[in-house]
Amino acid sequence: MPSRRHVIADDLREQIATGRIKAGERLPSEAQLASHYTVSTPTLRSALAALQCEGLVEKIHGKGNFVCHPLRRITYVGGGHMLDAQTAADAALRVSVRTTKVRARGHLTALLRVAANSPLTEFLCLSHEGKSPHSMARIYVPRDPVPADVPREPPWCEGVESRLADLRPPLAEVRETVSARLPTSEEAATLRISSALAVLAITRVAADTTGRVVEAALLVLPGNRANAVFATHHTTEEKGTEG
Amino acid sequence: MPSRRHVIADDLREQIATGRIKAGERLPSEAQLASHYTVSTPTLRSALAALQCEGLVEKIHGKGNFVCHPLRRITYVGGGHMLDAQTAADAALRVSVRTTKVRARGHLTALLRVAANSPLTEFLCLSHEGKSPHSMARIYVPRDPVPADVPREPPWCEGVESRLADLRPPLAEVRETVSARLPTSEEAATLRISSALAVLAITRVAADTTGRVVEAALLVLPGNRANAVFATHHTTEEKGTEG
DNA sequence: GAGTGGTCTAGACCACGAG
DNA sequence: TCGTGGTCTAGACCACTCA
Repeated sequence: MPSRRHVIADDLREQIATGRIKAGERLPSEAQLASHYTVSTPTLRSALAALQCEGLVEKIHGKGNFVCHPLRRITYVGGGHMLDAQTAADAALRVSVRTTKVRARGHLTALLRVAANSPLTEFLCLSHEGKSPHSMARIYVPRDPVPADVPREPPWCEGVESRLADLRPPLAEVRETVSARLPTSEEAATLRISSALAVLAITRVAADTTGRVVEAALLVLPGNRANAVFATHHTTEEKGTEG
Repeated sequence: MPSRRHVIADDLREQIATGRIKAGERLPSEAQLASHYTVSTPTLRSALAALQCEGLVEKIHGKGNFVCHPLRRITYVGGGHMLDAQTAADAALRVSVRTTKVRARGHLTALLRVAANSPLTEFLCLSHEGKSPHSMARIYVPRDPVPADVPREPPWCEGVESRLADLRPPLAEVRETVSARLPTSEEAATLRISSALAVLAITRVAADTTGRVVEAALLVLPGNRANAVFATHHTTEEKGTEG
């Protein structure tokens, strides 16, 4: 059962884990590694592919294979109200938002409970930590009956800064649907992750006290650096136990 | 940049989607497909690998590649109390449970807030729907101070049947941590999924009113057939909108 | 034993990045 | 231009399934 690529992947994994190859360093070229392990290049590449899926190695075309920096774990906190203290602390996050006016179609009509072609505002949020992107979100808000009671500047963009202040009236219902899947090629490109790295996809629908849907957020988080936490009672202690 | 494998994958995907190849049917052999598309076998196989990741095709060694049956979407409902009506309805689920006595170690001590080597009971749950497994769970319960007030037969095994009855006293806190990742080789084998198919991993920790942790459940659900839903207010209406 | 997928080879050619 | 990874080939051999 120990296929060659497995053996090679395990060996490289260990070299990375033990620090013999440090974060940010370049691996020897694929040709060198192939001859070192006395395998052909396709075999070696399939070993690297495994490390790539695990987020240990990043391939850069024309440059080489690089050991990824260890990732600070991101915690998404469900319930729509509070933010994990840990994440809030090192929120050296740059969040870029692109606002567009669109029309409801497909899933969105069902999610937002609006008629097809209803006017919506789309917020396309992309949050970076340092130079690497770490999450993306598409947030849709009904545009038609503009209610003045909902603050609307940096929107509920994945909750990073806007949730820090508790100046928002609590919503009647927040419903979050979570799934695991592989990223689309767009998402992989935007998040700069391997297309074989699983992502956590969260669809958050928030309704106000009248039952009207106030926002629908489609969040995509890289699986190797994001957790989502949902608790019936919010505890302030309890630090994340790493996996 | 349409690579050959992409073109082939798209073509096969469409043939499956349009029903030209029906669910359960066997695809032509890889050699036949390779010659049909005039590519080499490795190239063709990489195209099939993509379909495999998406859960469209299942490879069976020595038999062939088969189109998977469309999957009924499983919904895991968070909060630890109720069960989705949809899932409950077609819960033609056989749940097999293996019970073992183990000792707390590693993460478990932190999760359960017990000392290392504390005695635990491990429930290894595997739920099947028809012939294909659809989720697995490892559930740990402290064994030391046996409290008689907690029912313990078919345990909180992924919540399928035992949650239907509301005879259990509500827990003080249920905390669920969700992540997306690729399955371990064990999990892939147990769930009979491709090792490249993302899984939804849910760690559920339930504590009673005294703050004592009553159970820690490690659930693994195949990403292509499972969603998890968390809502602040449980709505009984609202059917799942398919992705 | 015939047919299938699983793995691997030893090259080839192309596309990208940097000097 | 040179070295890198990205893609692909045309086989080979092994392991598994089924008759």
